[in-house]
Amino acid sequence: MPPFTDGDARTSIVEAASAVFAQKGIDGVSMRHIAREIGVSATALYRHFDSKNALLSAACEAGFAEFEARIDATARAAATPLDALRQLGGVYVDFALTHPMHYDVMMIRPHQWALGPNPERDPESFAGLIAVIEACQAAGQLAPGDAREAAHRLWAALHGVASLAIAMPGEIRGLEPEPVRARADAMVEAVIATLT
Amino acid sequence: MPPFTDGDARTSIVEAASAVFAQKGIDGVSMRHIAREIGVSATALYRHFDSKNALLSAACEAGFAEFEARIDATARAAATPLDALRQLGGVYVDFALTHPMHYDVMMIRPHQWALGPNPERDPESFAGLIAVIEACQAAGQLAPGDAREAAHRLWAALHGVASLAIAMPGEIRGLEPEPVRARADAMVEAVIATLT
DNA sequence: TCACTCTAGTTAACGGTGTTAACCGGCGTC
DNA sequence: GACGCCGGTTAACACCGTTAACTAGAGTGA
Repeated sequence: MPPFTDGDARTSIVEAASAVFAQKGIDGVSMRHIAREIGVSATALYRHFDSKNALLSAACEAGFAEFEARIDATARAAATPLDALRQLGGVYVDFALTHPMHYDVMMIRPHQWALGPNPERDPESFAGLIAVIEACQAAGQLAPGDAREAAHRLWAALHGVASLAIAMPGEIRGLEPEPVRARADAMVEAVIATLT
Repeated sequence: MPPFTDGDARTSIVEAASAVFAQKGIDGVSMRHIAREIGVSATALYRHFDSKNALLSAACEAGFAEFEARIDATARAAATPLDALRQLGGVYVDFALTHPMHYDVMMIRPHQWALGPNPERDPESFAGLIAVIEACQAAGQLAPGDAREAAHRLWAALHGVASLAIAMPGEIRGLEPEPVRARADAMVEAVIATLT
């Protein structure tokens, strides 16, 4: 009798890993811990995943997909490309603040988990950002120019706002969620102002 | 015969720790490794430091001090407060890019090492940034307003630029040192533009 | 000079980590 | 019925931070 009743083993493991991951944080998750959670020996996990990184990668995949889906949906739903750009800031930091663990793994220290962007091609969300900016330029809502550089600036601004809030939670006055969201909007406006 | 010939034990340990730290990275440094480097048992280190965190903290102190000194010197040397503000961006990312390990420990994941800003008071460099902005306002070079929020925006902008470059070294086109420095200046200008 | 204390090191050990190797029971298939 | 694979098991390795108990040696006061 296998210890996994509902669904196959792989998804059960991923769910257990996600649970521990979300509860104990990225640094507090161990293979033995995950295994204990589902009543199995630690080495059993290696039947389904090559390494801890592979398991964590699978556990984070859903979060990554959700992030890109949100960005994508925002870009599609907006009336104009510039509207999309204005809304992206809020969506970005909102995801970061509500999924700090995922954001940490994705953006703050991707090298530690051998996850993160693929060097070969731009990450989808970044490529999407470039596309939105190019659409703004094509529509005459932004001055023509280096869309990639503009995307870098926007990304850096939002990443700075989000990652400071995550890295130093409550340690510095002004890093609580509300000012953070407003600040993200302000940063987007500031960057847009340099592109018009 | 003690194994430490030049200087006292404590500084020898800190130097060895700094060397391993700079070479192997923050994740690759262990007490046993540091101890082996100076020909001593790992537990000997605990005669001089309460914990690994305490040792790393001491090893990073010089870097932290240098960072604050650079920020301070820049602010003092500038002709006007606004000039200081304009130069701070370059100084900031320059330190981050040339001391990525220190920047990592200081700003990117301070919680992991129980280092980083003291919740009780603003870190000196941040307080200094606020002071510069207030000086700009007093001199009529920036419009009056919330200096703390302005400092947050500037900090976030620079942190975003610097930490992206460190977290994803060379993985995304546009994160090489040169565009990064130029981007930092551009971000400072963008934020300043919202404050005039 | 003897005895004491303090310093700065030692080894052994504990509980934890990721990971590998060897084994083993049950199941499906030729 | 033998074979092999699938999905578990236990034992083990090398490492981690840290603690406890011990010890060689220097310094000091009686």
